[in-house]
Amino acid sequence: MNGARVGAGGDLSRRERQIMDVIWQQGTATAADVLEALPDPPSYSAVRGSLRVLVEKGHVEYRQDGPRYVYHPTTPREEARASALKRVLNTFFDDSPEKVMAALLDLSSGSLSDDELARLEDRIREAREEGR
Amino acid sequence: MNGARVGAGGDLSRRERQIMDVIWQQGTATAADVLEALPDPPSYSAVRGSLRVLVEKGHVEYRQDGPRYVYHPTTPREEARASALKRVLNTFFDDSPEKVMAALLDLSSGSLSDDELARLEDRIREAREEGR
DNA sequence: AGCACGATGCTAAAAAAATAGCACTGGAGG
DNA sequence: CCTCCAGTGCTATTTTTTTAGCATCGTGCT
Repeated sequence: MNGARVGAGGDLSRRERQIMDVIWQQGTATAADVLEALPDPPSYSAVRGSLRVLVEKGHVEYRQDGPRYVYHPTTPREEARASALKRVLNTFFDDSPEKVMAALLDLSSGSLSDDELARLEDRIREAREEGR
Repeated sequence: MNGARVGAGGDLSRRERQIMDVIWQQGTATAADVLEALPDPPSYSAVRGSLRVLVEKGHVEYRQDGPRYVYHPTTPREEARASALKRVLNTFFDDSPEKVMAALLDLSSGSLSDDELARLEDRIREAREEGR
């Protein structure tokens, strides 16, 4: 079977997690990219070390682009998203999607355009109708 | 000053984070509780060790309840929620609340009652009106 | 009062993670 | 063709985490 069986970072060390975050955020990244994006940058070598471990653990892969490696996650974005969301949902929001929504609206009050809000309303209406 | 300066678990080791998750989820927990809830249970002592570190780092405090310590997070729930959410938002959803909502609805399609959906719609309507 | 039990404090050892350094490789430029 | 540069592979070392064990302490019970 596969050695990597995790949705969120259940078996990641601190650095590894930090690095995964960068890669998830950017979608794709070279060692240099990661280094630059790290909050608490160690040496280039150190980054590559962790990167190597991540490959071993099966969390990322790389394609060779010219002389350098471009890393990308092995699990599809959708899946990772769902997993991350579930985790937050469960850990911080009592598994209540409603509470998440509330926090979300609160969090970004003002930063959401009328348009976006309208779309959200639509989505919910759809969900209602589907479930009917 | 204070050695603990973090909103989400930016400086937590793997175990520490696991433990924090348990505490966040339960709101409050004794060493035994944590041990029981851990996915990959080490010894009781080990748990207490990490717990002690977490106290040192300022992430949790405890109250004495009879003979035992009951641990609880130092940062308020709201704050932690917001922080965790922001992080997911930024890392996995391109800072797009809408995408989160979509994933959320998708994730829990069927598990949301009509009632809940209705409440969500209300919330959004409110948000729209406020922003107007 | 004396004892057993459930907890904690602390220290030291084992294991895992993070980091640095150096050797090697392939391609670009002169 | 030779040299330089940017990047990688790998190993050894240092630092952090994780874990266990033992000494203690307070509480409740007999």
